Amino acid sequence: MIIEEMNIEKVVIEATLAAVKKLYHTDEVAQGQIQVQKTRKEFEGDVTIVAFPLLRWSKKSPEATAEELGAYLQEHVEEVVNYNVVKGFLNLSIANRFWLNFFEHAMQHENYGVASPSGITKMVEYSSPNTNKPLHLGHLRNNFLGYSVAEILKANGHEVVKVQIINDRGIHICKSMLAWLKWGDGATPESVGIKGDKLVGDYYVKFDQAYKTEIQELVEQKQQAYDVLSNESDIKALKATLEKREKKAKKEPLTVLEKEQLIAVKTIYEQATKEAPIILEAQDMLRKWEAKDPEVYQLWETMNGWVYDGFDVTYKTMGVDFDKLYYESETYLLGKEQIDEGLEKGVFYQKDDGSVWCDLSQEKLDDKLVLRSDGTAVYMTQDIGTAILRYNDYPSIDGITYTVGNEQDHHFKVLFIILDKLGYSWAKNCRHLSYGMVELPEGKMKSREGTVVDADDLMAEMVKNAAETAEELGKLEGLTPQEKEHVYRSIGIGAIKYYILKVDPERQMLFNPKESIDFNGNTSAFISFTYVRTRAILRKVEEMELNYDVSEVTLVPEERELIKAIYDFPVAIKEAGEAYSPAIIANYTYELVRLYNVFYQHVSILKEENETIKQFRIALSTKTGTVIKTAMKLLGIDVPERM
RNA sequence: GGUCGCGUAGCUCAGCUGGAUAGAGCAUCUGCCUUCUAAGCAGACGGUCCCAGGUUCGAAUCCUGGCGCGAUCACCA
Repeated sequence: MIIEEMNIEKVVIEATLAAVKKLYHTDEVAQGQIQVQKTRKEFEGDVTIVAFPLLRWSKKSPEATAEELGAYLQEHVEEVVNYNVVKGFLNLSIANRFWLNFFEHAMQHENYGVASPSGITKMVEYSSPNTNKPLHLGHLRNNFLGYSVAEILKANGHEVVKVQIINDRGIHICKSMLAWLKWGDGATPESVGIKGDKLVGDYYVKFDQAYKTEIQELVEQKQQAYDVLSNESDIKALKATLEKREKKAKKEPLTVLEKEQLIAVKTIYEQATKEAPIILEAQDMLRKWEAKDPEVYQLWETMNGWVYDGFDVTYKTMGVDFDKLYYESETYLLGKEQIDEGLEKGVFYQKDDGSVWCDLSQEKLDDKLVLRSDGTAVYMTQDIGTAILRYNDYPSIDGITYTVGNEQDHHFKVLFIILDKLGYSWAKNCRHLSYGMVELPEGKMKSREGTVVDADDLMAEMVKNAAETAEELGKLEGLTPQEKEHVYRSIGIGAIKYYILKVDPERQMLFNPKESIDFNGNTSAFISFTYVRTRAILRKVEEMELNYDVSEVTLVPEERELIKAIYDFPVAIKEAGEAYSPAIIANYTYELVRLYNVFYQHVSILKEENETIKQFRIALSTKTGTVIKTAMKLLGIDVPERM
């Protein structure tokens, strides 16, 4: 609300508008044509007006125009106390009185920066894991992003419903189930003492290994049928070689032999992939599941239960939660109904083999499969059902935001088009919050190569690291072990959250373990440390009265800059909300904290002799701390009181 | 091949609704703890903003065309 009450940019724009109209006798000029920006720090002033766009009315040089406007503004606008002109830039100095009044306002609002209620409810989906393996680094980015965006939307005054869709059905979970039946020997998380999600993940890996072996055996049998392959001793190596050659085929065309071999190899691998007994078994299991075969169904419930228990632990460590969970097993049937309706409406068409498709030629996209020929649901089927179910559950929501990696950009583009074709007007309010892949210094994470960074392991590592550093510095003496543990956790988990969230979501990012545990520079620890400083000062002040007369305070540059940074907080919240980008909050917070440290280092607070100024500085320090805490909360990070 | 995204300092990233001399952190080097928490501050070093055109008073930012990297176009999810 302060942003509306005390907006210096708005005051300046309106006054400049009036000035142009009056000085140059025109009514043509519109508000959008007045360009106002923050004055760069190498120049004197707070707010800068760019004169160039106004020259068409002034018909004078940029300098002369700026000069005239400056004189006018100084005379007519109370807040403008001085100005200077550099080239075509008019730099205005805003009165200390304004900044101090603003600060007084901010002090009076506990929730400073948070917008008043908008009456709008938004839904944010994130996490949405498969139930066949544990969460990894990629899920961390997803969860941190989704949770933070939800918090940011709340700070923009919206109600938010946090949801996820749990992909609890499908061939992937059948694979784990089958492997467990074959080789599990009745193992449970309790009996072997590992987290449920990890146990189920292990059997998924076992399935995959067995599957690969079967494929290879089949391929070796099949190769005899092809003359061009029958003499190959290492068909796998040949496949790799040929695929590489294929990529370079533009530069060095394939030989006749290579071409023939390539076709043959592709054919036999494709066949083997489809014919391997174990995958046929898994597919059979999926059909049984859809038919609600009691044995299969019960095993499915048991193993999913293990996974959920494991996920709960991980979510708790991450510090994320959900208002409502959706399960694919409960939504895919609704999706199927929609396919039937869509067929009647002519939105979809059916091929001879029974599969159902959506014609997207108008959108210049390839047609999309929405139901398999055997009648089972695909990803798209259930997503259609889920979206509709959500709108049935929450009719008043204004759009669903899907936090999903950018490898699914196409999927969501198509999903929204299909929902629109089906006649759901809300489809246009849906948004895919797409984010780039997280890479490691050695490249992409590959489960095959064992380079997948497990979410639990990583978070534990970060907490451990925070503990070691804290121990070394020895500033936590006097705290109980529980209190210490709490501090370690908030620093460790905060570090990884901040490291991930400070990067623009759209960008692919590099996760460098060495750098992420660094506690200097643009990191969560640096920010937390600064908050701790503000708290340390407050702790030393017994019964802070904070009665100072604003009119007696004069501002030093460090204080001015700090107040200006606090002034920017609501703007950052607004921008982050519009862009769905926690990175904007992260970078804002870093800047605020940097300025506080400059202030802290150059200005004494508690040792200041003038009581009024001392009180004011304590207040400034406290308010900065509150803003830091609020901002970090928007990133899902809890700052510690001591560290 | 079509579509989408990205390309800024040695490294990781800001800046991108067009504005002044392109900013941080890490790394390297130099100062500052008898003074409110040095997980800090101050400074030095470091740039053809991928390339080429175009629009503009003004382009890292907008447009076109290249180049490079990634993703996607599955009866996988």
